[in-house]
Amino acid sequence: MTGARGRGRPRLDDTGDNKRGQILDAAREMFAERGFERTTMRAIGSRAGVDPALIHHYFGTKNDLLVAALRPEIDPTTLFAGIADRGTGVGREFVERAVGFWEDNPQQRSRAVALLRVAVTHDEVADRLREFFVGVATTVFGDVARADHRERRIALVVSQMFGLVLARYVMKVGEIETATAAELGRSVGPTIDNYLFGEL
Amino acid sequence: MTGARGRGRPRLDDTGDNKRGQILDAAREMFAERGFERTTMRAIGSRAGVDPALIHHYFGTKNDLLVAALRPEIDPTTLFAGIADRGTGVGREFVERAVGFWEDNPQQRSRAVALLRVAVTHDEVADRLREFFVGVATTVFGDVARADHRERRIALVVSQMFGLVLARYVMKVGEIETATAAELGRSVGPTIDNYLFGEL
DNA sequence: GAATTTATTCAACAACCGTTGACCACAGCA
DNA sequence: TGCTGTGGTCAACGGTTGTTGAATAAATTC
Repeated sequence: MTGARGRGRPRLDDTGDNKRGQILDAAREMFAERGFERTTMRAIGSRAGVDPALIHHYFGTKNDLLVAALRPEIDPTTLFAGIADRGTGVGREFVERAVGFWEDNPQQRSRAVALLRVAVTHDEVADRLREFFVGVATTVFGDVARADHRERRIALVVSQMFGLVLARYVMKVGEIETATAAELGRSVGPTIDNYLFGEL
Repeated sequence: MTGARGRGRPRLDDTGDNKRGQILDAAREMFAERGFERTTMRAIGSRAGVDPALIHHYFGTKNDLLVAALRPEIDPTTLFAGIADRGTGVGREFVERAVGFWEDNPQQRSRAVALLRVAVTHDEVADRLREFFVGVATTVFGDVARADHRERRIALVVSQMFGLVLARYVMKVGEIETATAAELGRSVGPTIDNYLFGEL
């Protein structure tokens, strides 16, 4: 299944530390740091130690590079597996796992922050990010949440999670930025629970 | 106090529908719609029916125009006056007044959304916006909030408000976007109350 | 070895951007 | 009427950007 089928020089794969992967890493980092427009192809190439033309050779246009660099890699379902069993306290566990995951995986955090930073000026990315958040929240909480106004409950959860990411990684609100995953779970968890089970 | 003191033609004031005001309106709108980098001086001039050079004549550099267009106009203290008397239920009133204010004042909403959209890629603006939100929350809730971890409580309130604005006006999460100010006050208010008075 | 396909670089183009300076029109004051 | 300061436009400059095409080097199959 993995045999080289071409006749000439074999293509590089995305993983590993070949120049192709370095371009993706550099792009992801810079999109996360400065957003889309302020990130230039030349700057990405410079950070990756590569001529800007090579980026084109691999990924095409700058927009194509964006979607390639921001393509999700892991399935969030596994991250929140078995979380529904907890009944109340599900919010706390949810927030703690999410924040903890981003804390332990800088690359995934870069991806998420880049997605948010870019989404604010790119409607297309905004749609993708919104659907992703709503989708995750729905698969995780869809069955546990109270039956009435289920969509609105999900939306409220998403709004608080958006605010958490924005405050912690973009706006850098001190007390949110320095808090640990456990602390945020303890503080914000009840909000999630209330949106899922409380009165609206 | 308002006498024309110069000898030549008197300067235009910012208000009113002279070209100076139209430039400010156009800039505010476009910054709110597309963010800073994707908004060109030429586009602003075009929307305002004005040559781009005139923008320079009035406001200097593009950055100067930004701070001029995003300068706050009204004092948020008056908007939330007498809100602390309510004891519990203060969160509901707070959210409802804030959302309602943006709903009734498109110009102020443009200002706020522009501030958020620009802040995401401009550290300087991000600092200003964060301090503004934290400042407002502090003056409104500083005296009523529980004494322990007061700063963290304020930060949590700010995070939920950030999420609300982001979800409603930028990411356009359906159920948040279509909800009325009263509905949002009823749903999100208890979260604010909990952050202010509840256990962390 | 030849043939072929990919990796990688270099130099350059065309478009666009923010900004500038020259230039004229107009309104108020002496 | 002249003087002065502002309103407003025009054309252009210098820089940056995304993108391209040609050209060379390396790796693989026959």
